[in-house]
Order: sequence, then structure tokens, then C-alpha cells
Amino acid sequence: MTPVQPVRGTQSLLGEDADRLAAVVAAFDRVRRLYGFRRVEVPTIEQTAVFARTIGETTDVVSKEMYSFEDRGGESITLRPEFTAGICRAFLSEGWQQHAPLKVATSGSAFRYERPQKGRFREFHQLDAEIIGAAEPQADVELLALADQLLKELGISGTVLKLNTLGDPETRAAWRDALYEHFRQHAGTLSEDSKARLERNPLRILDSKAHEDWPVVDSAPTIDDFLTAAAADFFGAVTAGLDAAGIAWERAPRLVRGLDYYRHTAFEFMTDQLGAQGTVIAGGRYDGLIEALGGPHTPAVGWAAGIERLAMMIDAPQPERPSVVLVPLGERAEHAALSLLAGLRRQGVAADMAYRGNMKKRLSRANAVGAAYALILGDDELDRGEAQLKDLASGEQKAVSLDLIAQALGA
RNA sequence: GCGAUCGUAGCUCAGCUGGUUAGAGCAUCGGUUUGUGGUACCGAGGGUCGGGGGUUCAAGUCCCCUCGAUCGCCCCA
Repeated sequence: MTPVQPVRGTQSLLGEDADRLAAVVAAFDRVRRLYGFRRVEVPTIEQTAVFARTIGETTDVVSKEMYSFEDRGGESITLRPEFTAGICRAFLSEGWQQHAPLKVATSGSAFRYERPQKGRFREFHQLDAEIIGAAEPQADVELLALADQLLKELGISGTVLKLNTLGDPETRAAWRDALYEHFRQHAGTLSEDSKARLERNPLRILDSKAHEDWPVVDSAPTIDDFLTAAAADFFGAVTAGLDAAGIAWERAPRLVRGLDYYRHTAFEFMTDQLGAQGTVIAGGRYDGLIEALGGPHTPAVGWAAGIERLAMMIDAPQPERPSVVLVPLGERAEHAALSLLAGLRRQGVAADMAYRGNMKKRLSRANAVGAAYALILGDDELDRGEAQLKDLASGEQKAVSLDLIAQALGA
């Protein structure tokens, strides 16, 4: 029989690689509490319409990357390609509206049928933070501050916050029309990719990587020419708030977002350390999303971060090591060790037991798992009510009283 | 979905222009040391050379297909 293979684009991780992901989630959980974001859990699967209606039918995510299937009841189900839509669905269907403005955070798997690359997987993991039901620019600032602090606590440097506004719906529509007109007139000089983008999503031409597009992009109308007074004020309040909070940012007038639901603030924390997958945290304001799900008009902001991408940028976390490994020799000693081991662990001492092979094997085991001490229990020692405590770093060894250990554990 | 590079032991890799039983280091296991690890020495196990087909007297090495990884495009966290 040929061995079974993993599904393409999935990961099975052991040791440091797994610890890295856990370290990112742990840091996020710490910071999110400081900012008063409550933990939520949302389903991995949703009705396909939840994503199709919000993310945008024409986006790549919906049109060719979703894991969708019909369940046994004939319903179209989709594995979440992101968190925002599902959280908004829960906001509506679970009565979370009563908590608005609601600050929530979550993390877990997301699924996209893409070509795997470094920092890009078919099952990947995201951190997600959302503020639902807040129209104020302070919400945008708070969310950006959360992301900024998370990166700092992870010890990640060298990221840049790229910030833009996509304006309100009037702004965005007017700008989009002007861009469409501009690019249509220069369609002859555009790259093949951009010609295709012209009808589907003209905004995307702005961040084209094709050199032949650049002159046309440079002469394209900018969002600032179309910003309504209200939209300009809003963006001004966000940038002023960032400055007040001491968060470094850069204006990126051509930054657009692929997903249809974004309005006003759009941002990405970028790095040049991950090749083509340079976006490490990204998000923005999505005031129209909840209406697209059939709910009332509800302003909201949020972001998602790629856990794998962050995990690749942090220093390796310290592996857990037991403080002590018990090394029993003989049947009575095994029994005593089992009792001692349970006591140590109940007291919160990271302890392990080497139960295979001769003393050499057992000590070698204690050393291999990185223990600070080995506690050697033999019948001789047991008869004297003692054990040998060996400091594995220095090699020093001395007798300790089992009664004293028992007393310490009892206290 | 498109283009490029790559795929040899658990891991990192060596195998020159195709030529006898495919190697090393690390890891694992055993021994020197049947109650003393981490250092040292000796030894062992472990490979359908990603898979399939083809060319050839002969293929890890050349050709085709396929699967996977990496890099770029697309897209995105």
C-alpha cells in the first residue's frame, strides 16, 4: 500500500514550527485583552452566500478560491476564506447587535484554494480583530494601535504601515468611474493583466507590478481629487489620531483592497522580508458589509493577520523543558517515582519520568529533553528515605530527603 | 490558472561528462561503561534515488508525463 499523502497546501508541524504559531496567537491574546477586545468563536463553515455576498462575486477569492461543497442536505456550504463575513453574520444572527459598539477578536484556520508558496497555504491561520457598530475614526485608530503594538510585542521590526482612504460610497464610485475612463483611454498600452482588470476591478490596476502600466498609473486621477468633505474629514481624523497615538504610518494613495466591502480607511502592514507575500496585517473599514448580509446599516472596521507570516518573522520561542526528570531504578522505585511525579505536577512543577532502559538510557533521556535536574531513585536510596538530585548542567549530585520533598509538595 | 528552478536515508547534503553491491555529517539504536547523561571511541539499522513511462548493453544521472516543494505572475493574510 502506498502511504497516504497530506493535502496540498496543508501543514503538519512539530516542535519549534508549531511553537512559533502558538507564540503568535499567545501574544495576540495578551494584547487583545489590553485593548478590551472580547474573544469570539465563529464556525469554520458558513452558508456560501455569507462570503459570496460580502467579499464580492468578481473577486478571485469568491470566483475561484473558495472551498465550497454541497452538504448532505443539499445546502451550499463554504469553508471560511476569512473571518470578517462570518463574524458579521454572527453579529446579526446571534443578537450581538445589543453589544454595539462591539470589539471582538478571534483566530483560527481559513481556507483558500491557491497555489502554495512561502507564507501562503491552502489551510492557513489568521488573527482577526473587528470593531462593529462604530462609525467614529477613533475605532480605526484603536484597531491600528492594536496591530502596531502586536508587532512590537512580537519583536517584529521593519514593517511599514501603508495607509489610504477609499472614501465614502460617492467618493469611491466617482473615483472608480474616473479611473475606468482614464485606463480605457490608455488601454492600448496596458499589460494583459491590467486589460483584464479594467472591466472586473479597475482600482486594482493602480498597484500593478507591470512596468508598462506605470506611466498610465502615474497619470491616473488620485482619490484625493474625489474625496467628499466628509470623507476627507474622516481620513484627517484617522491620521491625526495615529499621530497622537505615536503610530508611524505612510500615505499610500494607490493602496486599494481586493475585497469589495472596504470603505474609507484601508491599510496594510508591509514587510520586505517575505518576498511576494509582504502583507502581514491588512484591513480597513467595511461600512457596507452588514447591509450586504441583509442587516441594518452598521459601520465597522477590522483587520486580519497571517499567523504563518508573523511566525516566520519572530525569534524562535524557547521550547518547554521539564525542571526535573525522575530516574527510577527497580520496581519499588518505579512505584515511588510515580507517586512523586504526580505530586510534582499537581504543584505546578514541570516534571517528567524516564521509564525505559538502564540508568544510562534514562539519564540520557533526561538530558535530551533539556531537564535542569535528574532525580535518581534507587532501592538503596529508598531504604534511607533519600534520592540523588543531579544538576545536569554542572554534573553535581547530592542526596536529598524524600520526606522534605513530600513536605514541600504538601505545603 | 500561467512561467521558472528543484525533488538522493528522519534532517542537511555529496554523487564529475550515464558505467560494477548509492555515500557523508547530524539524528536513531547498540557497545566501550548490566546504577550515572551531556564529551570521546567502536559498531549497526535505515534509501522503490518523489511516482510512472521511455531511450540505452547500462539511468540517481538523458527525454516525456505526473505529484510535490521553492521563486515569480495572478491574488491575498
